[in-house]
Amino acid sequence: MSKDILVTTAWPYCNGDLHIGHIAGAYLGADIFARYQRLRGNNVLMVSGSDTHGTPITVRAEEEGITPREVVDRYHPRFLTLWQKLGISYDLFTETDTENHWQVTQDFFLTHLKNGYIYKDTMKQWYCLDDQQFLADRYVEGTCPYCGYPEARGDQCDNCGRILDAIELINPRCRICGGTNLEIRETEHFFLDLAKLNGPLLEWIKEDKEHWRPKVLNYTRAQLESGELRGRPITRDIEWGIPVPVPGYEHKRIYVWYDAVIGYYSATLEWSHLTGQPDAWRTWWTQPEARTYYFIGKDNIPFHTIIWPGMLIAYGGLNLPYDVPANEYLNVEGRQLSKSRRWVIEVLDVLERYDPDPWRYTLTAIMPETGDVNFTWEEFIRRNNDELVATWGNLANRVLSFAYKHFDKRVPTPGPLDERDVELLRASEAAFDEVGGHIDAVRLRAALRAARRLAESANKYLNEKEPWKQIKTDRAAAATTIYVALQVIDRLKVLFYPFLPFSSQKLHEYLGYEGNIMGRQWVEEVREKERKHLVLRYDGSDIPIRWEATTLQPGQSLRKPQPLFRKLDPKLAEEEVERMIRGSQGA
RNA sequence: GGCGGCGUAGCUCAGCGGUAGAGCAGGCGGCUCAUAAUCGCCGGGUCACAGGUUCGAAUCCUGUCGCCGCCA
Repeated sequence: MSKDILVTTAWPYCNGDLHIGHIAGAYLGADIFARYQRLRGNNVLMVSGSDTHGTPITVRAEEEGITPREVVDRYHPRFLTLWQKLGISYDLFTETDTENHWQVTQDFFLTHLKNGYIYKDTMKQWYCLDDQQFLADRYVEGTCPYCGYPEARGDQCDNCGRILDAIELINPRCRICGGTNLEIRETEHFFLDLAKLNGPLLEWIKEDKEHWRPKVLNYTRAQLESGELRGRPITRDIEWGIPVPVPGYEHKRIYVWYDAVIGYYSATLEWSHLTGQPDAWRTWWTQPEARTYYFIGKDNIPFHTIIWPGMLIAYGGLNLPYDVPANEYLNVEGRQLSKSRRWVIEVLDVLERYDPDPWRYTLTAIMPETGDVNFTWEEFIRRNNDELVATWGNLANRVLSFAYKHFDKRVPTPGPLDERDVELLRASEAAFDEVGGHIDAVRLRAALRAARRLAESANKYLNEKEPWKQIKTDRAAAATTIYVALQVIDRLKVLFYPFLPFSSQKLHEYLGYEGNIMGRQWVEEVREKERKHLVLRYDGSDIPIRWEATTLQPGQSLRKPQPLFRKLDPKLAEEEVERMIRGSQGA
């Protein structure tokens, strides 16, 4: 029976390029999950988009003397390129600065207001007398009240790392004009009444959460049970963002955290319109059996297990998250990734020098599912050479080459199977349940390990059967062995497909099949009434494989095989580390 | 200060109540179809430390030490 599954990922801030920590934290896992579920025949929709609002964007814009929209126009297309190069198969990757998203967000706001979940209150904020405006946290700098660092930002001190309330700053300065002519004034804002949602959220968290990761569940439960939730401001005194749809508040904007999570829903609506099925979104949002998965990093847990579910309850009628498989952090060479300290491995950059599948492989093998992990270049090279190339790529290559050379470039016809043949074939059938079960439970490291074990079994099988000896004495026996081995690598092609779609596509072709198993990705321009924006779309409806043991036809013509993966020179590890150290100096 | 996590073979980690595991590194051997790839064997650990629960604990509980996050 086909299930309806909505797969979403965190919405990346559109103010810079993504690094491998982002990929390992959220985006890659979501793609593996989505590709697998599609092969299972489930009704999958995977959506996300660029987060275009908030001070990270405006700060970036000011640093470069351009508009926020120009920042978005630079980085959003780069995200679209990255998804295509890495094979992240969003059915729709859009952005938040669209008429659709604005309208849906304003609808949420007004519905929350009508339902009594939004209230007005005043808060204290710095006001710049020279600029005659309120200053959002990121627009005030001053001395940190805790460590005395003179360059602390209003939201956080970069020196001691503390989260600050801007009004605590000593000797505050305006970041817009540089002046110190500031005073604290009261400003009126709208607040989401999370206290009112505490009870309903507690009820929700108690039922059917056994599949949640312990860390996510414990954290959420602790917050809901002990920490009394407090109202959270939804609006800010800035100019970039979605206007507040209430007369008299035209100069305020909706706070980015509120509109960004609504993107999960608005993107589904946009997809429905683009595909000409205006009601299709209901499949995932209103049918109780539908499941929604949110792939995010651990810093985002409360937004997805408390705030967004609360917003959905307050809105009414929409499905709450089924699972929030949050990942932890990926460090590199023992140091935390940091854009400001220039300690990053940017994905678009490394994809200039390396193929996508080795990254997908390594980042899955060390995916931070239960704790922080450490990526090293040395391990990347080792996993590529010892696991991808030696175990899997070489298995495919040795079998294909043998068949191509000795059996007239065709799949040989097998004779009677012996126990050993049957044993391996059975293991390859069982692997679909084993690997699939792990992916269903979002245990992707375990899933990849299980697939690799089958490849190891196939290598053992060949060494025991020794078809290179059989071919000299008993051609029929060699034919059976090679048929069995081809059958198994054809199945491994499917088993590895969610993780390594690019190389599975190649193998699919070497085995003599036709057709595209990766699906098709394309960028298109969406025109609304007054604005237009770029989106990435995906069509996997023609994919000719399913999540089940394949049966290879004897006599099928093979194509000339090529190695699936390249070996990497171990010296590269040192070079890459040096490149990073050089890049970080002067930061 | 509060909350949480981690501490298992030289290295990276899995196991989370029933006689210590994998990969890599090291040593030896088999094979030669394959990207000198593969396959087999060997050495190597008082599972941080101290108590407790249990017929039985790396696995549960308490405390100590050492790292690391998040929040105050």
